[in-house]
Amino acid sequence: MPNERGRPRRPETDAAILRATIDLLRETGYGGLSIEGVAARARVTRPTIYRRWPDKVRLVIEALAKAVPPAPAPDTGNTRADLHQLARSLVDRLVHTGLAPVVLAVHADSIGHDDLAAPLRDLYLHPRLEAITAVINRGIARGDVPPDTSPDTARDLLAGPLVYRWLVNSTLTDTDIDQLVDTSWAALSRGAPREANSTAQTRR
Amino acid sequence: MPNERGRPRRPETDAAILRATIDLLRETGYGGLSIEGVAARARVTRPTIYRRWPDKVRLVIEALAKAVPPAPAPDTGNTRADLHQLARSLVDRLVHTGLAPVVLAVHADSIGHDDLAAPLRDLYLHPRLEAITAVINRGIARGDVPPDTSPDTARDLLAGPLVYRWLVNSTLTDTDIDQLVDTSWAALSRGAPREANSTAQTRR
Amino acid sequence: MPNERGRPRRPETDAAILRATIDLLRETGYGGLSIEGVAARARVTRPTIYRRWPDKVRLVIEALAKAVPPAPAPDTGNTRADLHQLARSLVDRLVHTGLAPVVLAVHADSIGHDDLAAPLRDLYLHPRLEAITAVINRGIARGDVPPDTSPDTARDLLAGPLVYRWLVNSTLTDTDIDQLVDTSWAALSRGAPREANSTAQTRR
Amino acid sequence: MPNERGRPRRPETDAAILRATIDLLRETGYGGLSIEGVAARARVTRPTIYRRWPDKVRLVIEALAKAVPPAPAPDTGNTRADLHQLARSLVDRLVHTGLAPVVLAVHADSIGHDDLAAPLRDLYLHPRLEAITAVINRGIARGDVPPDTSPDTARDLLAGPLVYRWLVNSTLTDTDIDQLVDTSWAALSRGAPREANSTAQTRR
DNA sequence: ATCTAAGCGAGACGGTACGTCCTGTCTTGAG
DNA sequence: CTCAAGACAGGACGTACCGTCTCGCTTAGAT
Repeated sequence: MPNERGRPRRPETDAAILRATIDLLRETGYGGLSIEGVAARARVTRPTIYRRWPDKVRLVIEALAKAVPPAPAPDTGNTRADLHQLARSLVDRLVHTGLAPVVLAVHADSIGHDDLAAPLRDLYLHPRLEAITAVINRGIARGDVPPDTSPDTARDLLAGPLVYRWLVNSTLTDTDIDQLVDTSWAALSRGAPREANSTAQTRR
Repeated sequence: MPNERGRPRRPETDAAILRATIDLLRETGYGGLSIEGVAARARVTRPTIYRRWPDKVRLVIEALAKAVPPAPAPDTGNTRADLHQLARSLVDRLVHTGLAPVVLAVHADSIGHDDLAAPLRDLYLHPRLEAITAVINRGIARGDVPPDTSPDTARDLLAGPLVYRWLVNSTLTDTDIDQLVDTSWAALSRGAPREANSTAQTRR
Repeated sequence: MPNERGRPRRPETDAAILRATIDLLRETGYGGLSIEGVAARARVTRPTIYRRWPDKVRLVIEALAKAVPPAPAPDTGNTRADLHQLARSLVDRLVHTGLAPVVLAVHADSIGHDDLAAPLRDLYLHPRLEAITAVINRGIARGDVPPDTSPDTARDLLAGPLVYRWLVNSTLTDTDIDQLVDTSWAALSRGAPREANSTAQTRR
Repeated sequence: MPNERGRPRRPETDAAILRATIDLLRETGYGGLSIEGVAARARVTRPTIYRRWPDKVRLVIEALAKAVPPAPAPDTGNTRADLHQLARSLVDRLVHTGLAPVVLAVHADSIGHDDLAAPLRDLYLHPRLEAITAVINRGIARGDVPPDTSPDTARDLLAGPLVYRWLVNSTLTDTDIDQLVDTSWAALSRGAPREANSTAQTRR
């Protein structure tokens, strides 16, 4: 297709805009971010941004996707150790870079708006959750994790407490991480009650 | 008391503003909320709002605190059943009222700003977490939960997965709730590995 | 009349308000003056001011009337010398105190509003113009000024050029004053053409 | 010239704003003028006005400059008649259009603020005083006015009394104008005392 | 000695306007 | 077609004053 008509876009422009976006997100947060500010920081005019992204959320989603590299799935041979390492790695990428509040705010903004939630999941969330699934699956293969474990449940059981602790405490120390992962691992490794429902006996 | 000086504030005004705030939060979300809009909806002028709350976050915190009543701590005699009931009750108050995204966005906004995080915790979060602690403590007294269980960990283990599932899926069915609570309960009731630590001592 | 009911007004309060008004007029000009500011400066609340003066203009008129003392009519025996002295004295009281622009602005504000123009004339203007009339009348009595001279015309002929020069130049030096008064005196002393009217004799 | 960058301003917008400004000045006076009101009347938003003029005074100066056309210098061959005609023409343009108080208020506001006084003089005042100078100069050429007459003094002698009479009386009838111009003319035509200074003898 | 009216500080309140910032769109000229 | 530049309608921001009001308290003459 000859969409080569007219003057081609400068690729440096895209990069500059995304870089400016991330920088400003870190400085002012998601709520404080303005397209105007991004344009100024990227030495670009506003229409140039609007030509590429329809609105703030989409720009931020793409910027985050580029700025937060998916954590690699560790493979030490020990599932529990893999999870510890993965957890620290995730926290590194989010909390220590100051992008965690932004990610949260974008999620909050996109809830109930499927046009935003979809790209957020596809571009950002899913690629980053694959590492957890991979570690769990290796654990199942290895026999460390009961084979009937739902990957979604495992994911929520591991990530959820970490996120929640950070939400409530505003910080997440290495000790926190280790302790929470250990707790989740306790449930995970021994097998969550598969038959579970509200009235069922948990056990024994 | 000499703080009775000056014309007293009309209490209806406070109520009208908070009501308008909640209504608009539900309709437009936290990001879409404007003081201007609240003023118009409450049939009040902007200065009247600024006289009471210094900014959007503080107004929203107080509105949420008033609009989301703390869930009562159930006491059925069965700790696991109490937790199921409490979880459903919490989800009711947040997800089904459409206020969950707002609560999340306010948290995202307040992270890193201690002047916002403090009132958020004191006015909103802590009173609402007491029910969890109460149930856990009753469970410990009853012998359903190991006595060395940290209440914070228990809280994160229970609430975290629920929040995370909702965050990723945008919804939270009763089946989700029951299943996640059961999973958390598995870890909780058997006791988190107290001796556990990743590579080093969790605690001396 | 028993309007002595109730707690009497503190006379210091009146004085403090008027003093604050004049100070602020000098600092911020008439347009920049706010009742709020006057209240703060006078360590008084706004209602206390409104209890005494209905609005800004009336307050300012009274403040000016108190702050700009009417120039005394000099009586040296020489009409021309009297006028020179009077002109300098007037300029002193207005230009050199920084109140001239205020007086002008108040006049501008009151034009077309008879409720304002009346007190302005009665309280401020007329008492201050009496000196000119007195000097002119003494001049007529003395034979220095033609007896058919209209006092209004004389007043405008003397004061007008001074005001206008100040308006155009923003300043008024002693040389300016002397020169303009001499010029006006030339017309005044020889007699303005009494027979003059719109279509009548151009001259001779 | 590369100052043709960007979307050009709509000239109708400038015109609409200036027209609205003049209309409102006439209705509410200078003190009552609000940018908000001008914007509404011109069917324009406030930022559009602020893009063009930095503040109220500058907007009004430009509006006045456009709304009060400089009076042409009459040339009947008779200097005194020229002055009569010019005076009436000036009064027409200011008093009868209701703009005189505005002009006065702007002057009052600009005194002591050179950044305002400068454009006021350059855009408004000077172009409008040229007619007087022209008539005086023709009078000098013709021999009706002594050749050593200072144009500034002549200007103040003519315009000053008119302004002052209007200031004191709030009105200016044709009779007033004629009488005051005749009086000023008396001084002007016979020659103001050129040697004048505070001690010099005016006469005899 | 009490009553009652006014003064006064304090501050709420509905308003209006301020001057600024940002949004998303549009218009122009140049590449 | 891109892009810089910048105009534009629109909307919100947080602040400053306006003039009025409602309080509690004080002050002092009238009863």
